[in-house]
Amino acid sequence: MSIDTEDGPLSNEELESQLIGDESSRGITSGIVLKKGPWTSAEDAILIDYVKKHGEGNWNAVQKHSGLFRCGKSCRLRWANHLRPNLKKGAFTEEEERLIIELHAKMGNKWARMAAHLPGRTDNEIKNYWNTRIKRRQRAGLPLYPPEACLQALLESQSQDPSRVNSRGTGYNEPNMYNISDVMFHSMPAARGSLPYFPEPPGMSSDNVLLEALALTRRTNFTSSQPPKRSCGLRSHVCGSDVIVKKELRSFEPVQDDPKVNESLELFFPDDRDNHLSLGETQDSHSFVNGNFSTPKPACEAVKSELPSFQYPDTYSSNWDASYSASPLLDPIDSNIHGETPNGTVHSECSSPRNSGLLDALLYEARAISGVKNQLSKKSSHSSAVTLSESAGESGPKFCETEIGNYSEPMSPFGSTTSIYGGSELTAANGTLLDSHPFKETYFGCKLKSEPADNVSNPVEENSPNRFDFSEPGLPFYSDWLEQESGFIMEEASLEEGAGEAFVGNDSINDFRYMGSALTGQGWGNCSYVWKSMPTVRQVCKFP
DNA sequence: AACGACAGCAACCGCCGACAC
DNA sequence: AGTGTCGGCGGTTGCTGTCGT
Repeated sequence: MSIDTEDGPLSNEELESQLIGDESSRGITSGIVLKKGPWTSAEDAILIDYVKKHGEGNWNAVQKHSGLFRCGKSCRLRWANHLRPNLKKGAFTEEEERLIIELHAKMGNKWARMAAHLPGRTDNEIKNYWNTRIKRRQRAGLPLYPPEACLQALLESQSQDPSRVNSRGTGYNEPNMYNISDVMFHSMPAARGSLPYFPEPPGMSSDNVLLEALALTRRTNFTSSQPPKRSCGLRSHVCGSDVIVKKELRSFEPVQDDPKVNESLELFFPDDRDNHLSLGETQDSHSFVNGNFSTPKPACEAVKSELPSFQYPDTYSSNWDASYSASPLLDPIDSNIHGETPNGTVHSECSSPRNSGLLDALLYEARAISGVKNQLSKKSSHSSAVTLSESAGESGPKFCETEIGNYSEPMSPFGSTTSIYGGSELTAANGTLLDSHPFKETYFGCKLKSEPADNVSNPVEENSPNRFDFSEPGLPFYSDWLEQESGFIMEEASLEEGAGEAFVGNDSINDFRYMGSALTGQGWGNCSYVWKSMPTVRQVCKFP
């Protein structure tokens, strides 16, 4: 046998030595001595050659047929992480890092799923990166997630259909919403004196689920430090009124002694001003600083990269119990939300978010409120939204919900408030049409009407944030603007069959929003779609 | 130069689900 | 239905290089 390696051709002796290894690196399986430890270039060459000939899979056969003294698992790992083509080596780019953070905020430690969003990256790489990041940020006393990610996760949380039950029958499908607070609020001794980001109060309705959740906690203190620059329409339906959650996220500054604090808090809690505390007060045990949840007790032990939902050190339990009183209305939901782990062991320590960190509770409340309100009062739709789901039946897969944004703020990306009417209307699953135009595509009860491409009279400008780049077919479709403004991360999207046709998919959140440009009867216009409770992985929106 | 702390990375291990029998 | 095998995934460990003291 003669193998050419990166280091040149090997003699038989060298080859044998490289393949078998020394005694310390061998393991015995079924009488066969299997090598462990680092792979040599000779082994790599053999494995590459084998895969070229036989393809991937059937890894246990590699050892039998190739002469490699490695177990199948080892071969698979080596191939997947190092040898397969199109692997991207080197440091993560900023974009990749940002994506990882957001994906982790949404998915938790689902490295393989995250890797699917990062072409050329492996789950192992991402995992290593994340673990390193955890250590780094812990040491620096920084929250693991930037505020943006927290808010996004919260928004996704509040937009989920609470009636949907996951495969384990435990409630929400989203695997890891609550882990954000797991990592944010533990063991963060430093960085006091600044405040977590939060959307600006002005212009926000108290009906916002987020604020409701916050109001429920009543002990929380936060504000934002700057006036709003712009607002954009991520609209929340959960509470039945028109809510715009601003997504202009900025770093926050120390405002502990800021006289504006109380004013801001009043804006947050218009009906509850007697109950809020001023910043810096230490009544009760919690202060909310820089995204960290601190307690007067000693800092907790090191944070695991992903604590299962509601897994918290006992440190917090007494404090939380003492300061929190949950609405009885929410109790039935409670049992649904717990259940992240099949064996239930993680809940032994802390079985309720009431025992957890603050943001955890906020998310919990937000979701609970969202669920209750969605179920009880979905009828009160906000003024500018056309909610079609209501007319389409009560259960089962469905609905399209069309939002006609009223985005008139000067800084809005929807600055030109061209209506989407006439361009990309939707119909309900029951076939109710809004007009008589032919629909080009129908998927899952959603029908998107489109106009011939030559009707494009007002294409979105080249550098407009409303314009998506569809120029790289097959590559993950990801728009900074969309992500920032909608608060949702696309699970999967790619261009297929020509410009203007975007396949967008989502298998982990059941509320997908698209805001951007669509060809309308009057040309390109701005639009906002919301797909509610879509049970399938892939939805399609099609533009001419 | 020696040492320790740390980061980065590769690889292993155990568990679990899918599948075939 | 029960069992065994295989592949995938996530957690963990150990090695190596770098940097600061």
